Amino acid sequence: MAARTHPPGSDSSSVQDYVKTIYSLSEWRTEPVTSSRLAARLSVANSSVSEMIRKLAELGLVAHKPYRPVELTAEGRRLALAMVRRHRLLETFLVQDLGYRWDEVHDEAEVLEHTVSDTFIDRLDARLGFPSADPHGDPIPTPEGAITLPDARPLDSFDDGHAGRVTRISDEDPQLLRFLAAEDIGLGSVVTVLARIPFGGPLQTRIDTGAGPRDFSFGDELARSIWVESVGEHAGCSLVP
Amino acid sequence: MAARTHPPGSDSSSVQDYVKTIYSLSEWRTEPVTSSRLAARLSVANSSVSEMIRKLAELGLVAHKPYRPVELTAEGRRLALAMVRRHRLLETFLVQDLGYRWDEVHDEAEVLEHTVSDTFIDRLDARLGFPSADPHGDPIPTPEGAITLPDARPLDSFDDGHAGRVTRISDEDPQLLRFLAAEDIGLGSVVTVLARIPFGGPLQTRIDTGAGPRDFSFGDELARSIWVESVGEHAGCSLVP
DNA sequence: CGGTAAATTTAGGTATGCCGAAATTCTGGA
DNA sequence: TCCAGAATTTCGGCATACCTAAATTTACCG
Repeated sequence: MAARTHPPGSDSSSVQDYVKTIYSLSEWRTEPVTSSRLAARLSVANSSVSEMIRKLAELGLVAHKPYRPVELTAEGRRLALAMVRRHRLLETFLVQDLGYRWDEVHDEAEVLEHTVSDTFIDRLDARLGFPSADPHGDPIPTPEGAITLPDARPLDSFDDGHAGRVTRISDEDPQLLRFLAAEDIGLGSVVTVLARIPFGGPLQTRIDTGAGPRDFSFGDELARSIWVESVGEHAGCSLVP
Repeated sequence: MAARTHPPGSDSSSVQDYVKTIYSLSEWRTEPVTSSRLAARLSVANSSVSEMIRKLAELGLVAHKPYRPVELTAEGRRLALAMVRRHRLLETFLVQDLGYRWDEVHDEAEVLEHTVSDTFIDRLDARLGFPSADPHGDPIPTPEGAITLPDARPLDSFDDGHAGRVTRISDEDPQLLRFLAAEDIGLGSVVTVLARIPFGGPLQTRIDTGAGPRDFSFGDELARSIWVESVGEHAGCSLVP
């Protein structure tokens, strides 16, 4: 059987970063991936993104018509998932074996994912016991590039009264992760949406981390970063009729 | 106290590679480090080395007069030893924790040494129990850049009859490492130089790996790659009066 | 001491990936 | 329908690090 490899040119760090970022921007939400969203996420100029997209299209990693959003091809998706696998296995290793805190791992993994070998990743996977999710709850793709997203939604999408278990927290913002860790909020915490007061304002929630419930008020960014698996409706405090 | 950092510009992979290579070329032998030796070791053109040496001189990492060999400054030596420390700790980790064989680790470490953080290296060091040598017997510099070279000499420098314990094997040639591993020759093996027959020809040796002595005949490259700590003269088979 | 071969440096050019500024295309409201 | 503002692409440039080929310098030998 043929070894599963990636097309020539896809060994460039930049190519890998762009492809992985395109995937990441559409992993949890389905908004189209535009040049400017990519530029913002990668901290580069729009013109740099334009150039790179042309290159990615030539490599067969993305489909793109000028002035339109970009989409990964099957080939691009395979490469992206390979990078995501690397990133998440590395994060898991840093936490489990090297004692990193979960807010420290993102940047280190971001660099290492481009430089470790396939062998390294495979041995890491085995040593970690073939984990299915990283420390932030993000699922780890299989070596073949299969991934199953948990049935979770961001906290800000829940109506008043809904309750759920935290299954994922975005690893993008270390400060947010530090705050949550300090408050002992993590994967498995049970959160109930109390209300949004005033309408459109901060989200009032009650969170049980195992040591009794406490109340928190979350801004938009925070509420979008915490992903919750529904465990049913909590009666009695809905403000919506 | 001020954090020990390196000069601006020394975060380039290439700069790090050149500086580390200059150090390596003079770590065990004292021959001058010329452009062409550097070019050969780095697999780049002589002209590339010339350009980079000018840059290194500007950065204060090397002292250099045109058409003369190059030498590290104190600053350059500090950077080189930091890279050597990274390389050797990574090799030790790959063998001890990820089950790499000693002939597999060099290339992987070569890439990773440029991308892991200081934090990563410090935590690795602690996890490995602050090892003093890597799997090939190369000493690991301290975080402060101190290193003590063992009192060893390459096998090809011994006279007939000398005996010693193997304390270091160059990690540059994976093929050589595989051969030695297959023959069960490693650090700690006891080797006795029998003779050089014909004069200047292959080196005849007797090696005891613990399971009884066997005889081997080594070519020049091999004999230069195995480093031995003298344990006294073995009488009776010297061909030199 | 001169001349040549070897080592080294300089000169000119390539590829990647980034930038700001200018041109182009799209989009929504009047 | 038209047009202004936003988004995107194109254009000309910069930095790094590499190359080959052409100078230059060194070192050695007759």
